[in-house]
Amino acid sequence: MDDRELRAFTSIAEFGRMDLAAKELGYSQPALSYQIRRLESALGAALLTRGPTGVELTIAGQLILPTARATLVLIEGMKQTAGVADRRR
Amino acid sequence: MDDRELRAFTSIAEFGRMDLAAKELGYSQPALSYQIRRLESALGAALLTRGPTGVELTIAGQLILPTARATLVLIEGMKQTAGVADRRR
DNA sequence: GGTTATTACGATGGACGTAATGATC
DNA sequence: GATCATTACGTCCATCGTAATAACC
Repeated sequence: MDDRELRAFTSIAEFGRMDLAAKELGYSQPALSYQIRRLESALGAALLTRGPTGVELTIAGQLILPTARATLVLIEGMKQTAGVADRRR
Repeated sequence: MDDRELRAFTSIAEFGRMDLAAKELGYSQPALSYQIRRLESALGAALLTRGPTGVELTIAGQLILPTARATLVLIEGMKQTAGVADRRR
C-alpha cells in the first residue's frame, strides 16, 4: 500500500468525483482509477461505487476514510520529524 | 512511501541487522537495502548508520520509529475493517 | 576468512499518459 | 452528445534476485 493511493482515496472522497481529484493531484484520470483499484486490491474490499455522475463511498470506504486520513497525518509527521532531525545532525 | 518499507524499517530496528530482517520478511539482502534507501529518500533523512556488524538507528530513525509502528497498526486496522465491511455487504 | 552491507546488472512487473471505448444522463 | 469512468496499449521506472565487491572484525 502506498501513501499516494491513500491521498487519491481521500481526495476522491472529498470531491465525489475522480476527474477533479485527478486534476487536484496532478494525475490523469486513468492513473487515479488505477490507484484506487490497487488500494481496493490491497484492502480486499470495494471502496467506491462508480457511476457517470461521479462516485460514492461503499460502507467499507466510509469506515476506513477516517483511518486513511489519520495515516496520512502520521506519514506527514514522520516526514517533518525526519527532516528536522536530519538537519540538526 | 510504501508499507513494505515501513515494515522493513521496523524489522531492521528490532534485529539491529539487515540480514536477519531480510530473512524474516522473505527478501534478499539487496532488496531490503533498496527498500530502506527508498524510505530514506521519501523522508529526506538518513535512518540508519551501516556497518559490518549491523546497523544503528540515527536520531531521525529513533524519532520516527514509534510513528512508523503506529502507521502500520492503522494500516492493519484498515485491512481488517475493510474486509469485515465487505463481507457483510 | 567470516560476516554484513552495498553495487552491478539483467529480468519482470508496476505506474503512468494518450487515445479509444463504455455507460449514463 | 456531454460527462465521467474504464480499457487498451506503449513506455519508462521500480523492484527483485543472483553475483560480485567493499569494509570491517
